[in-house]
Amino acid sequence: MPLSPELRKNQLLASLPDSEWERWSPLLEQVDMPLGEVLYESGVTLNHVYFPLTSIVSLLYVMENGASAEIAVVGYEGVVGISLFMGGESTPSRAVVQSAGTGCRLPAEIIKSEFGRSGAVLHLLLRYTQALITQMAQTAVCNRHHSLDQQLCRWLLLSLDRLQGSELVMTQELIANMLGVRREGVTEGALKLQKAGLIQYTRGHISVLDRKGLEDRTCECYAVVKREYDRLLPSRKAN
Amino acid sequence: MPLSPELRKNQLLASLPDSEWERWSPLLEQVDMPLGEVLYESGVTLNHVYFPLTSIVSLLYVMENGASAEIAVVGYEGVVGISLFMGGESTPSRAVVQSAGTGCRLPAEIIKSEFGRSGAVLHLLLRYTQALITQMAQTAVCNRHHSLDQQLCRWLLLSLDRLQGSELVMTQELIANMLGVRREGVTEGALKLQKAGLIQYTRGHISVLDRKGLEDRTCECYAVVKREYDRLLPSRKAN
DNA sequence: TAGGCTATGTGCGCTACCGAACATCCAATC
DNA sequence: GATTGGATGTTCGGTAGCGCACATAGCCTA
Repeated sequence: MPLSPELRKNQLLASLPDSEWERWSPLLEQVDMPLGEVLYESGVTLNHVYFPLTSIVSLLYVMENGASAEIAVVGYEGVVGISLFMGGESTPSRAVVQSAGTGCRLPAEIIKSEFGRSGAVLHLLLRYTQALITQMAQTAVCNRHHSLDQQLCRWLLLSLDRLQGSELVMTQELIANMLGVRREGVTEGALKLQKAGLIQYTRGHISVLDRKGLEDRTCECYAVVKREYDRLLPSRKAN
Repeated sequence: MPLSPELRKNQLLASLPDSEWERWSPLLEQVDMPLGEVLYESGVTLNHVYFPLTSIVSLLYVMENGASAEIAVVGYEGVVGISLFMGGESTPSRAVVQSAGTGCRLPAEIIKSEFGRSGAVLHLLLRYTQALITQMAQTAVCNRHHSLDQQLCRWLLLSLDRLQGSELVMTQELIANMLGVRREGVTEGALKLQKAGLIQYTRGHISVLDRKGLEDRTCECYAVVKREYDRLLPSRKAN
């Protein structure tokens, strides 16, 4: 089974006890996750949960007028589709691939039965869910109080944490959609960061040159979320 | 046991299977919840979960500079302290009584053991948690896109749904703290609503005269959250 | 190598909200 | 019934972000 080590790049999968892993691994299907793919749509019952490996997924809400706002972001540390094990089957939000890559998925019925079957799985998924809740809560706070510039830094850092390198493949237009702001606002923010030497970009590619600099410019929200993820999800738990 | 019928004003408690209810009821402690009481503080491990009966509790995040923003609101339909059964034991937010009243509470160890013991309890609490997640997500969206006036209407409606009558005991200053805006902004918004005949108020008391009118003025966020609560928490499930 | 499409840069007037300062006024207490 | 402290009303300049319009410029394709 050549897939296995690859799949365990996902931290939740990596934290599974061996017994669960052995049961799950033949059921996991590795999938490509191209930019823009919609994993689930508002109000629609999910067919799978997705464990990102190298991709990043945005959870966002699309308003009646078409405007949108990101609620949270999920990468290799997490799972997309919590409403399956939380019991609601669907949510009012949408999940879109924000950064292309790979992932793997498990059919809905499997995750639901596995969730109740093992205390370890249940606790792992619920602790992840609590971390996700913190991210959502902090997004609400940040949207209320912080400047676009600060939010842009936060967003770059959250994305960076979920990527291997320091380059994001991402247009400013897309970032604007995620943040729920104007594209021009992102352009201005990005220009400031580039002039300050923190990032460098060309059409659809952003390289982060000075991560520390971004951390200095962002608001406390980033650190709050990071700390909570670190606290709740000790990476690479004994397995 | 004279408490029992009273306590089941909380919808989660009301939805408990009889077997659980009989085990829980002697352990539930009815408590007064005065305005401003802090049920839990950021980062501190909780000792109890609280089931509001006639009170309303705000979950909010307080920033380093003292500014705050409400993340969600909990009334008789829910429970305060989800991090106990989610496994994190604490959260970065704070829970404050926003509208005085009564509630009852259960020690932390009890809820943790009960959570794993019965599938019914687990599913009930997790579905509630999913509804709460939707509320948080929509708060983030609303903070991003909607006007103070719309948010004020949403806030009044969310509070109204968790009260018996149509009068809120609440100063504009407090509302401003919850929404994370200036007090003056709330004053202006409230004035508009009063002039339109939708509400009427005096020093710390707000009467809602025209609920439908508020619904017409608010954004879609209120309805999204309401629909999701109705969907996930069929009130007074067979018990 | 010449288009043409898409991404980015820039300017403009506009509005909602902020921060601060201050006026008013109700209601509980003495 | 006078006092007073907290709640509400009002104004004003400042600013971040919006919507719109349009300019520039990099990359892909023909």
